Amino acid sequence: MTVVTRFAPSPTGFLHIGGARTALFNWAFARHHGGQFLLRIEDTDRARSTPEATEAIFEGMRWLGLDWDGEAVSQASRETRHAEIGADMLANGTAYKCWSTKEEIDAFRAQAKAEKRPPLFLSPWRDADADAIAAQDAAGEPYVIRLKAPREGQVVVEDAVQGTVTWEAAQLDDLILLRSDGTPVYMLAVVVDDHDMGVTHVIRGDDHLTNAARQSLIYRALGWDVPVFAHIPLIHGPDGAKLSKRHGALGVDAYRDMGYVPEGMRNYLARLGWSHGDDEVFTTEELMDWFNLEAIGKGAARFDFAKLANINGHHIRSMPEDRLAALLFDFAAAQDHALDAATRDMLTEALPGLRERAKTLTELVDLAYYILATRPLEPDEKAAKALAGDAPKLLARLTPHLHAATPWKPSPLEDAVRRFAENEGLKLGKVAQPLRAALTGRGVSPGVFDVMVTLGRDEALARIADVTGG
RNA sequence: GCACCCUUCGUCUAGCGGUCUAGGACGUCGCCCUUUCACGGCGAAAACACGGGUUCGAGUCCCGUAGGGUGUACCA
Repeated sequence: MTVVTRFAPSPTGFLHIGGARTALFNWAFARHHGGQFLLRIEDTDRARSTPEATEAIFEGMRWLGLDWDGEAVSQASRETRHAEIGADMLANGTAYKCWSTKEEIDAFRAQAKAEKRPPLFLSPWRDADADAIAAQDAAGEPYVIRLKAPREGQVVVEDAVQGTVTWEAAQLDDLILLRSDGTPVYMLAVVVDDHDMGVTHVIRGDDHLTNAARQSLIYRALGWDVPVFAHIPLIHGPDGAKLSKRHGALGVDAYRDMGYVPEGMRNYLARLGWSHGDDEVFTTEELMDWFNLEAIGKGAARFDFAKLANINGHHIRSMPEDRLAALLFDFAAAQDHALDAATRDMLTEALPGLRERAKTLTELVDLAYYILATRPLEPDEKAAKALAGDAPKLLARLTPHLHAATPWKPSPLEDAVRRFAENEGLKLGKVAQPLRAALTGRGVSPGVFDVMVTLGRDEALARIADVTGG
């Protein structure tokens, strides 16, 4: 059997982090099995769905590298199919027309609640006699179509993550399938779409667990095979409460803007609720190789930026250099840093020293300040401190030795500076730190000798001259 | 209210009755490396929610309690 999974977000906002993880799990599972990963936009709620949100979801998925198979399906475009199925169910007796009005139902529920009874509405039309139904029909009153759910026995969902979950049938009401305007309700639409799209595994948030019971009833009424359900725990905020915008419930675009890289996000998101022994840092290939439903945990996980940053750092350090360079260029461009060819070359050359020190692209850009900034440099606090006092004079005395160093490579430069420090009776750090400050404007940077080479002889000497006033 | 789900270091987790004096990772704190920072190396503190069972033996199975989450729409 070919595995077919799907991700089915509703386009009412951006692709948030929980949705991204759900998509990732579906994607990884499908890829692991060499199956298909489909995308369906659940846009039946016309009022809240927007094309912009749909585009944002596409963009988020593309950025994360979650490629889906075929065209994304619009659920709204399938309304006639849903209505057909509703009519079929009406015809074969697994559904019925209900003329109870919204007001009546609301009133019933309010009263039930006040009397502390379960607010379970049971339509009087379920077992109404044929004459009454015919009369109502003739009158042309608007009606909804409800599922004729079993009132006895149990509803059992075999969930790949949650195990066997059981409900008493009596606790589930007759859910609406088709609204009074003839449009399908979510519950019907998912079942029909998943069936029609050949979905074999439904991996989604466990906020849908109860829905699975209702949906399995629809599958049963239709005589269709129920897919494998896997309800994964939700992601919580750092305080254990539901993830809100205050914590990490941002769109994936926000993470992109914070400087996280796709491979880092994939790795971190995969580890949120899923594990593979002691493995923490892994490639996307390994994820596809290892991913399974059995190792998904049952407890909700909290989002932790510190760990995300750490994992992101691992990937920044280990990804191919040209890929990192490309990501960095795009990122810098998005931040209004003009990158001409010369700057790109310098960045590329400095990358090995830079990447060791950064956990995010933001930090990388920050470290690359000495390359991206124009002269004269604006020193940060640490650099200003290093340049205070006699430091300029010290650098002035060092300058001739630098001029004499040939070739302009790390080791001759290091020799020159070391000899100079020795003659001055200073530890290397006492010379290197002011030098770094003059060259980079920062207290932290890659090795000063590498920096000098990256900048080139003329630029490096010019920056030192800026400080010494030479 | 009712239903369902969940509960191992601060956080993510390993653990599928004995190998657990509970392992790894992040974070924290030491030490080492080092021109700073970072990386890396070494080390430390840090957890089986609670109470009953079952069993020769329970983090692992069962039942309660507490806490948390989700659902309970003519939303998805």
